[in-house]
Amino acid sequence: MALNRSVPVPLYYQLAELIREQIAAGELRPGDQVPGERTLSEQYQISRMTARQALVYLEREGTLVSEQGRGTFVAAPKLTYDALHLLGFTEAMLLRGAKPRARVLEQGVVTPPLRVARDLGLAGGEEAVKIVRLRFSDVTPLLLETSYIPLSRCPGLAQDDLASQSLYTLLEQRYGVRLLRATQTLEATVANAYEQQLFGVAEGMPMILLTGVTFDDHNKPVEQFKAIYRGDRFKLTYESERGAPVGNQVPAPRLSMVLA
Amino acid sequence: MALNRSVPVPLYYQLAELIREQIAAGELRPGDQVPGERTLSEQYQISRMTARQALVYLEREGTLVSEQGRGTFVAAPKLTYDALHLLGFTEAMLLRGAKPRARVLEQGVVTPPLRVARDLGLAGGEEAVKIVRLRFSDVTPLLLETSYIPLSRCPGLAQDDLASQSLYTLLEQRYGVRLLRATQTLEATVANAYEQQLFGVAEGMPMILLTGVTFDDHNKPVEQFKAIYRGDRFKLTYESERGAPVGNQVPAPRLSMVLA
DNA sequence: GTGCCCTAGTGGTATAGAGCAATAGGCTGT
DNA sequence: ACAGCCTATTGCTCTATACCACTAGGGCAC
Repeated sequence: MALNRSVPVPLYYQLAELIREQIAAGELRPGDQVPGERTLSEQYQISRMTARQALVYLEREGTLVSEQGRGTFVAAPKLTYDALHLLGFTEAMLLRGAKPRARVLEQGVVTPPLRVARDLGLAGGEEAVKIVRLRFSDVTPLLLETSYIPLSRCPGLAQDDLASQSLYTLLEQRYGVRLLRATQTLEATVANAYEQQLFGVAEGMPMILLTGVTFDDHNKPVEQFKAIYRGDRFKLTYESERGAPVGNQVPAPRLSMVLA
Repeated sequence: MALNRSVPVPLYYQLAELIREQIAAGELRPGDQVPGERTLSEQYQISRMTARQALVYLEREGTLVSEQGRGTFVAAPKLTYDALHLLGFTEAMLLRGAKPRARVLEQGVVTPPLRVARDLGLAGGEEAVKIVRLRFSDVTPLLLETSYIPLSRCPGLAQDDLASQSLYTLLEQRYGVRLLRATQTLEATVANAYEQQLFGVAEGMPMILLTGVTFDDHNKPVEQFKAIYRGDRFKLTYESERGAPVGNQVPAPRLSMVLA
């Protein structure tokens, strides 16, 4: 609970770590106000500038946001869909005022294919929950999504209701999985016969294929996924900027999936 | 040349701007050492911490890199292809050990289509240089690229040699255009008859269509482009991470085009 | 009530000064 | 010649202090 001055780790960094841990432990929740610069400096017996350095550091990495005259607050995670999954299907839907719906086509425990098992780091024969969902905007099917999650991570997932709630919320809230990182690959393809029928599109319809793996805070793979989007309805926009930082935040390239 | 204390602009920010301008003007070139904290504080009559704040600020945004015991230096631009254009065609080629080649299919002054003129902010009838290039890895055509650049920006471009040199290098070095920002959109499509013949692929081949606009340091549009990639050879990978900053740099999501 | 001002608390900027850690290059002893 | 030390220079951390800008809320005047 105190800082250690006899170790070659900067005080501001120790304090930043400490605050990060408090957030990770749930002692500080998104939206909560963190102690101010003056309070921290007194509490940990450091100068205000040093306390400030820790806060600025955390603000820069996106963990905190501060507002002059009000205080400093724990930032919303804004990762689950946004940066992490890139797709933002639900967001894109809500933005357009359409109602996101899902039909569960498959949900159960299986022995995953070799390629999937490898992505998930599973030993031979280890089981996983397979989930296949078709997602709609109102009545139009837009996206077919297949996910595999190791059974050991989510014992009851095969029985949970997935039609009405997000898989990511479920994983985080019910199974305590903290998703932090994702690798994904996007490519162009055309609809196969099954997909043609499912989406009700013509032969040769261009589609976007998104595959990838999400990882938790221990860098262990959590989910292997594959999603097929209707190519005529989705675009991907990418904005890169080498601009001046706004406040303390350095602008990162923005990438988002938009519905045409 | 001096800082102004009677305006509500922070000193550290004024100094940062000043250094940025010196880099933009070519007085400081990539790799050059910038004056140290102590020198700057004396030179501009500000405290050392304030000078330092300016340097840290510029380091964070990637303009400078500093090394303890050595000094602070102007960073390499590393933008032209990397973050800016996303595609990194030449890089992907060189990485695989293949030789990037280009055949110029069209190069001349035209009155651009309405939609392009709008993107470039051109008045009706204003002319632009149109460039169409087919780009190869060795002998395989992989990418068809069409660019429009306002004629006023690059008077001689219609005559320049584009087969052997990069359009971006040419714009920067010969016409003094500083490309800083890009918006682009990626979508899936299928090859049309002309593209089928050009690439020598079958009907219905999935393709990636990348369109966008690049902007200069005054936020004026410089180029409108459209690129068609062979879908069976290109993938897009995206890696998002919410990690700890390394040094002063916050990791941004990495997006790159890879050749399958 | 309504509008205004004042004030306490917050983050943001700036100062001056101290010591630490890493680097590069010259110097010195062998 | 060479290895090792020494020192100047650089960036990095930290302290203590001051004042400014902005916000929210209480209380006062109307």
